[in-house]
Amino acid sequence: MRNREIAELLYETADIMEFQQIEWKPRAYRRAAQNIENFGEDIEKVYEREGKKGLTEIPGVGESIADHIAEYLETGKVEKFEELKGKAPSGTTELMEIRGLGAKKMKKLADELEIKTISDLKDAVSTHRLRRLEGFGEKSEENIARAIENYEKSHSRIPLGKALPLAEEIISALKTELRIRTPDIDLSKIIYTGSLRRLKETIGDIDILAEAKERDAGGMMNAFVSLPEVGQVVSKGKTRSSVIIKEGFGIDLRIVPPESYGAALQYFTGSKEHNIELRNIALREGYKLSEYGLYSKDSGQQVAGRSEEEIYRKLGLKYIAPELRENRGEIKAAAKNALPELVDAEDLRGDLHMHTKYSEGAESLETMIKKAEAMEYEYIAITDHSRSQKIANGMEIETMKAQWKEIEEMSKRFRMKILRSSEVEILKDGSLDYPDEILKELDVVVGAVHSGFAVSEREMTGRIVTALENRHLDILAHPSGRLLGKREAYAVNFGKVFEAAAANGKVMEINCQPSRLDLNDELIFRAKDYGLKFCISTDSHAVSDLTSMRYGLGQARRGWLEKEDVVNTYPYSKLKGVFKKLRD
DNA sequence: GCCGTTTTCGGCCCGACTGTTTTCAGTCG
Repeated sequence: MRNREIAELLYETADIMEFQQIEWKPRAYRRAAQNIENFGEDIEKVYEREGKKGLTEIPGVGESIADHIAEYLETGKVEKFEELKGKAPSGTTELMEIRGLGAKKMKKLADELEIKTISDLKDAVSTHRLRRLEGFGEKSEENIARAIENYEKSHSRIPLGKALPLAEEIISALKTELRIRTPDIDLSKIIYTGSLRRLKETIGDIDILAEAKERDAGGMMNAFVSLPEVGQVVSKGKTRSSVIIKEGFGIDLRIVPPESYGAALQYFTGSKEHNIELRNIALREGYKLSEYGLYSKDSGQQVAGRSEEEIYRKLGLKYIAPELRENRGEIKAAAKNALPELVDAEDLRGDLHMHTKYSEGAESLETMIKKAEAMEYEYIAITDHSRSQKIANGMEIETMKAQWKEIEEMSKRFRMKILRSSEVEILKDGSLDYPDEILKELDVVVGAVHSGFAVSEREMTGRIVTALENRHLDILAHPSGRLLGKREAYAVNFGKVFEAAAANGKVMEINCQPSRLDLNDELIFRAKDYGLKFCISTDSHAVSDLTSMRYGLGQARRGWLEKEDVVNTYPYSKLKGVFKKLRD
């Protein structure tokens, strides 16, 4: 999949155009880049199949950008972009990442101080050359110095698994502080928004929204910026403040009055693309939509704003869950009352992937069972690693048999159904890591690839398809093998994998580990089209991991999954119908 | 450069905050 790579190229080009004060084109390029990034299919494949015509079908991609993409795919570069790059300082795109530096200021820095890279900029700051420049001052120089520091510390995105608990922590700390300072104000409407509320796999900044009457807003802001977690206050106003917490992440707080709370929640939740589309609908219907509310164009009167529900309703749309707001067709579906009824946390009845001390888990079988039972699960599968996974203390057959015995004993003591299982290595040739007579004794077989990633797409596809054709395999674990921020998915033809899985009635895992989230939202969306079923599994290595269910659930919802699509929402009596060995 | 129930040209989201300047430009989301 080269979509991200091509999107990057377009973003970079947009930055350079911006620097050269070219109007509107940067916006067009960024829009195209964003759509390519979110495009479900590999656009290289689209180009191979349908040529340039296929590329222009992508929203935001017209004749010209399609030409550039084609050139890039054919030759590995774009002549025009190279030319453009040659005219801009070498570090332009990097410098544009410095908070507070936009195209105009950068141009000035390049023209008057010959600043071309971040290290040039650092130099200019330390020798105080910046503050003497017209339009700059002492304050800007200090801010830029700090911005460079922040850029160097962490300019990468925060994984959902880190951002979500962090946001909850900050909100809870803020509430505690406010209860002490101003005990009589309503604290029920403080919520995280942005890509975090949409449960995207990684988050840039954490955005928090709070409702408060005007007279209470100041006090709330003061409480926020003086939280002990705050490392640096970037800006502070009556309605918006921006801080960087000690861990290095940016957090924004916005405060709005009650009559605008719903509109602000809608607006700040995004996505940007979803909102632009929504605004267009508002305009067509004779309204104007902003973060303050929905207003009648003629009278200027507010017609909605207290709640999101009210806004969607007035626009003739069903309420759209945050996870769907990516402008991937949800608005059209909402207009036709054809939105999916998304799978919910309460629907989940079990967890089909977890480890114990038998392989690389940290806890005993009993500890895992106790915790799962406390979570009111109806069933779990114990999936310790198979024998060839030496590094993860994979189980020899004898060890596994001992585990079966313990499972049997536990089954007498606990109400919950405990399934015999294993995360079985899919070997290089696509065969499974235990002989058939062992596999058939397992209730569920979870197959996974853990090694030998660096093979051709054909080879990896063949390996996985062979495994999917094995009658003993039930679930394909973390199907893409990616590790967020560390390792790309291995080269594999997902079309063929999904086809084989569908033909053989196999279940696709949505792995909840924050570093995996695999399948991701786009692949889930694609896989659903093949009629596949999924399981949302934590791949727990300790009891604390059992709660990471919500991260995978978020991806499932982002992939438009309904309860029926997810087999671990089924009661055990129905689950038995899904897996062959349980059925027989 | 893209796009179209305001359609093949002329728009393209828009409001808050900061710093520098003294009424506003630049940046951000």
